[in-house]
Amino acid sequence: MRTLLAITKALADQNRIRIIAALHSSGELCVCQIQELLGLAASSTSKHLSILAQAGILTVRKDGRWAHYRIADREEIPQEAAPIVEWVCSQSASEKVVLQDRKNLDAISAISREELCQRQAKGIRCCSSAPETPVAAK
Amino acid sequence: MRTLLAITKALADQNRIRIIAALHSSGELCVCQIQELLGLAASSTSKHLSILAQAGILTVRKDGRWAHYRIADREEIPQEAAPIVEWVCSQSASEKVVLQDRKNLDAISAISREELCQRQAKGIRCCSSAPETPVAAK
DNA sequence: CCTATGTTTCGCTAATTGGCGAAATGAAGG
DNA sequence: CCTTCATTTCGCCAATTAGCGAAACATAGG
Repeated sequence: MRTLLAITKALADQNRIRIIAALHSSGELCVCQIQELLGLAASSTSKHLSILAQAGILTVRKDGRWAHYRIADREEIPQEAAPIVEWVCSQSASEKVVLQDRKNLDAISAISREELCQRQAKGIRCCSSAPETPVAAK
Repeated sequence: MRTLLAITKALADQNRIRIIAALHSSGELCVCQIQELLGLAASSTSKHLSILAQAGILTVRKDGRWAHYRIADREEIPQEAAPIVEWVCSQSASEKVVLQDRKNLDAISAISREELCQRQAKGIRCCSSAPETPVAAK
């Protein structure tokens, strides 16, 4: 019952549904991208992600300083939870917030993963959040 | 989003999952039977049932003083929630609490609906709860 | 009308949860 | 080592929620 409740509780929050919907359309996102999307503090974002991961709905791929989250593969998800996750994705797809999120994601993830790697190599910040100082201003 | 969240929040509670599982195997139960099953106060039981009904997962059939709850039919359930309800039923079916509940239900609903009507006609209490005084003791 | 009884609503309290900022952690890179 | 920065953990407060008993409602039957 613990596992089952962990799943249903994980889905009982608007921000966590937004996270799932975003990952469903984007495939993979790093914490700071999700943070920017939701407009929450880093700690709150991390908490939501850990609740979803704890429930087995998400998995992490750690890559240097970055943590990339994505929806877990069918086989990784416990207690045959895949159907419920897909259900949430399809039901949330038409929600106003989620549609707006998708637009915002286009801007947020305009910086592709490859570019991110280059920026990382150059020592530039991950997200456009944080200080408003672009490269030149340094 | 309000509807979607109402559904996921309704499912994010152990007692409400027990209610759904019980109704899934019994078909229909009155409030006091559910109250006896969960061991909660009448007011708490009623609250849980109203949360589930509000989310569109349950429907009520009022019959005299009694209120009989059951899982809503496919067409009545909003936002194509039927799959998620069935998922909860199948996932909870193997849970220890739910298995025990089913045994307890046998005892609780040993008094069949027909018998209940007769008892009602005779002015006997609905449930074995309340005063411990059987018919003869009156 | 009065009583009895099943259910619901209303306050209230305790527990849980979501949010934040500060501090801790971990990984690069000088 | 020391700094930087993405992430996580911790401690705290505010909002939500589950639980109860008391009171209110509703219905059936003297």
